Amino acid sequence: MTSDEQLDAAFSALAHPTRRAILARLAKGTATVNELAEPFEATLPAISKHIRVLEAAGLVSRGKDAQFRPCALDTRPLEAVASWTDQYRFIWKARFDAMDRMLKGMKETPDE
Amino acid sequence: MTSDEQLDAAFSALAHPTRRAILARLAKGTATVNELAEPFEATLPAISKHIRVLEAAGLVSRGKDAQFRPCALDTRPLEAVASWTDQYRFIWKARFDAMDRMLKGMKETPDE
DNA sequence: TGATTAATTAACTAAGTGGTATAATATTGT
DNA sequence: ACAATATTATACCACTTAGTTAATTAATCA
Repeated sequence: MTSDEQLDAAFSALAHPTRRAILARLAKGTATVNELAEPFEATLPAISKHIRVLEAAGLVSRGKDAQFRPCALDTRPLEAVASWTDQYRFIWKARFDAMDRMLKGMKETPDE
Repeated sequence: MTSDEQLDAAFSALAHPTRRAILARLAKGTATVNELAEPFEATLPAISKHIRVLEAAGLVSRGKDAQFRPCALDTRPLEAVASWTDQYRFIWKARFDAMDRMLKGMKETPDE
């Protein structure tokens, strides 16, 4: 899978609130499919599909414990997302700095 | 639009390589639709649709200059994405630190 | 006015997504 | 072996997405 495809998969996996909520839950520790499904109204197969999407994006890894398939968070795709967005940080930082200078300038030379 | 919906829109807009490439181009300055379309094989209407998706996610703002609709990058949704991923930074940082300690430990007490 | 350029709209297609209900699989416990 | 639990697979549906070609709108230029 190319790095572009990894980002495609990560971004589109993250584009659903249920999936982001699942990741938030997994940030506190591993959980089974049933545990992950519990807070949601959706049916179990629906949650199972969401987990599969997260797994395909590499955001979730799974184990095997009797009839349970415990899920764990894997943050590596999130690191990839973070470093992708970092490319643009200098732009919004520049904009912030300009705003900052403007506000300070207004303090130093108020219109009077 | 809730903050969840903003993230939905941003993440799914970013989940397409053509759209990410358009943003990369806009990071260097504003451009018209034709200029944005030029590097791609896709037809103009296809690019026009991509731009509309980016605009709906707030990633692109547009002006009007004669028959041109110049596009500009708006980084605010990227900041939202960055701060969302930041929630998880402590996790991958912890993992990195553990790995780091392990490597240093191996240096200090090599099996001999 | 008429031709040209920039961009969008319309209409359509193929494929993907998110959801359901139901059935199947696998493992444990009695 | 049998019942119960955890999870996935199948089959289906409504909706969205990404793309196309052809037509349309809007503005400039000759």
